[in-house]
Amino acid sequence: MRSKTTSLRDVARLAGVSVPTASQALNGRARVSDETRRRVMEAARRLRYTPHAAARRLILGRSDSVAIVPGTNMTGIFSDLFYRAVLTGVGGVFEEAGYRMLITPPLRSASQLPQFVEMASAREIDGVLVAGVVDTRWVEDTIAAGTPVVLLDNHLSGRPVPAVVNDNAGGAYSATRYLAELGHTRIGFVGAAVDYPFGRETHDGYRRALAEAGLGPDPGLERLIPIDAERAREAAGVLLSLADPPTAIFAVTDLLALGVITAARERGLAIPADLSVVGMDDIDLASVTNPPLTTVRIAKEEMGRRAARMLLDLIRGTDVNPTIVVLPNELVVRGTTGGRR
Amino acid sequence: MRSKTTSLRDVARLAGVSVPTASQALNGRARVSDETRRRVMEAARRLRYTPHAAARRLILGRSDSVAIVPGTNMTGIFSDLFYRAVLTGVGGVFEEAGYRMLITPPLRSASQLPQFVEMASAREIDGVLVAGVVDTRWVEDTIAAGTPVVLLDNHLSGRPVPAVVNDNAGGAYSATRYLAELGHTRIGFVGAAVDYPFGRETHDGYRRALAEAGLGPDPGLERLIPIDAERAREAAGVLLSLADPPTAIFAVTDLLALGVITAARERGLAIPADLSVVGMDDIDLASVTNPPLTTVRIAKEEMGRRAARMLLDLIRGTDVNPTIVVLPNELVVRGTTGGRR
DNA sequence: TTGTAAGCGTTATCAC
DNA sequence: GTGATAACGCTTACAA
Repeated sequence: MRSKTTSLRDVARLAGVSVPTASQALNGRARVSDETRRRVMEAARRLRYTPHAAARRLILGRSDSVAIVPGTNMTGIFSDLFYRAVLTGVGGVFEEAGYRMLITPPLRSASQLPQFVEMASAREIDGVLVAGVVDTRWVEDTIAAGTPVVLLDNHLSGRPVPAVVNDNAGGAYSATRYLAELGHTRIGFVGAAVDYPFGRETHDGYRRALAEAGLGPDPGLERLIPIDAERAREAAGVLLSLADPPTAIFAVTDLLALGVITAARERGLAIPADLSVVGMDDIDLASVTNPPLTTVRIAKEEMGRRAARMLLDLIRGTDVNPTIVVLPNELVVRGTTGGRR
Repeated sequence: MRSKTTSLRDVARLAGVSVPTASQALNGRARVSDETRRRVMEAARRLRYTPHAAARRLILGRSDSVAIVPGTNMTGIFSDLFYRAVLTGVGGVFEEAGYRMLITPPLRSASQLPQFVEMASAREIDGVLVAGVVDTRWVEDTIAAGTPVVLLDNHLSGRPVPAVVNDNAGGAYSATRYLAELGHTRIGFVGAAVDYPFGRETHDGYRRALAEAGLGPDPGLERLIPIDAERAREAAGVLLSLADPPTAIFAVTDLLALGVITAARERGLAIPADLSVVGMDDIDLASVTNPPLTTVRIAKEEMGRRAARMLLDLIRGTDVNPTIVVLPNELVVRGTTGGRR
């Protein structure tokens, strides 16, 4: 039982003017008399008039909304500890700019045409912000359709698609280097598959720090797994069961670090006395754990803000040359790291 | 440089038919010949035609999208461990039904007119799903505008607005009762402000279990705080510093329980030997903590699914009498609880 | 079976 | 300053 909509026509009639005049009056153009504007405004208020969004879009050619797309590396945009912080930053910027965010369902298989491509060509959105891993083809399709795209926490090797990323290699480097400086010589690595940029970059950073510290890489100390605390627990279990186990482990994610700590505890190891652990991300819970987690703090909200602003610039045509912004991060030393026994 | 949109007109021209015929052909009505339909489909495919969403909405009168509104009790819909799971359920249902979800910015002050009310009267959305605390007035405004609303994890006392809620009282009851059965007589309570349904209900459940166990309520053992791990740490600190401290604590949220555990550890207390702790929610991390957390598992995804389906029914006019669904929960005994020393 | 006409609610253009 | 008139892209009603 939907009540009948009140349209601009009703407002115009009540105010005793024509429809176009009412439109002008409400949109603040200068070409109507103060008296008329007053009457129209009053009528609109009385009728609780709200312009029909679809009608405006149809004629204005823009939607004032953007799509936020969760990449293939997450099950849901709500179920990811990392992206929730990133999106807080994103949300702030778009909200302030008067843009609406449409969250699409997470991308699944690479074969299925994602909703955002459709939305782009249906002119439902003015821009797309992709958080995480995405198929190159989709991005190109969308750009070809005339809709600007900004990548978040991901970047494409081929085309110069604007992107904002964390300095993953740098973060992994400083974490590993810090462990080496503490005197550790057997430093384990719990990372992600190297066929994604994140996995590759963190692995690179880890190896580089090792090399600089004069420690040769030992593939036996490296475990590449999906980003999942449980899998990290298993992986750390393997490392700690080695004949000559590591005395320190760098996990590329706080969640993974938590899994590592669990595995250590299960074996009766004290942290950091028997094992030092460093994560990366700095999730909210990192400071509440026991002991609080030493980690590489990623500027998540800033990442989101930067990406959102880039997209806004692209939509408005302010900025035209795409750039990839690499955000620095910071090692936060807390309680899970200590000198080698 | 937005490339020119390809409209139905282009498709019709290429197929050599009129625009309405093309429309009919694409929408699968029976009134066009197979041959014509084939030609139109082919033309649409070749031109990569997508109907203009705003135009369809304008004439069809529906948007096939719903608004998801984060209530005033959260800072962001992405920054809440609980709602992310709920929304996973919500998302699944709407995705399958072909509906789009618009996530509005979180509600702030009660004075500001929220975006979803505006969207509802702008006919941008077919329904609203509010997750958490919301001002009664807004809900009534929206319903009055003809847009159905379903409440999630909240319900309004006055009007019969359809809602899906967890059995908060029941959960608090079984948690507390379990602790009493373990032999604890001094059971602390770390809860939320009682002026919200959640706070009130959990408090009620706690007190009821206490009463049934023959334990008088002791206001000195109850701390009412905002849902925040840090505040829970402080609150637990106070409880544990009592002359006669509790030997068990029920925290209304897993996050709070984590804070309680931290406070206990800071005082050198072993868990569960010196202090038993029960949370509520069963966040993903609950099974990874040290020791794994005993908690009341809330059927979060199911909550989301039920609420989404209710809204869908309301939108389609299938269901007309609003109901409040109370979902049962389940005590999951893990490692943070033990018999009284 | 198909084409013509009309209209959804809004804004832009251009006379008056 | 204001009001016709046209247009945005699409769909339904009706006539051919």
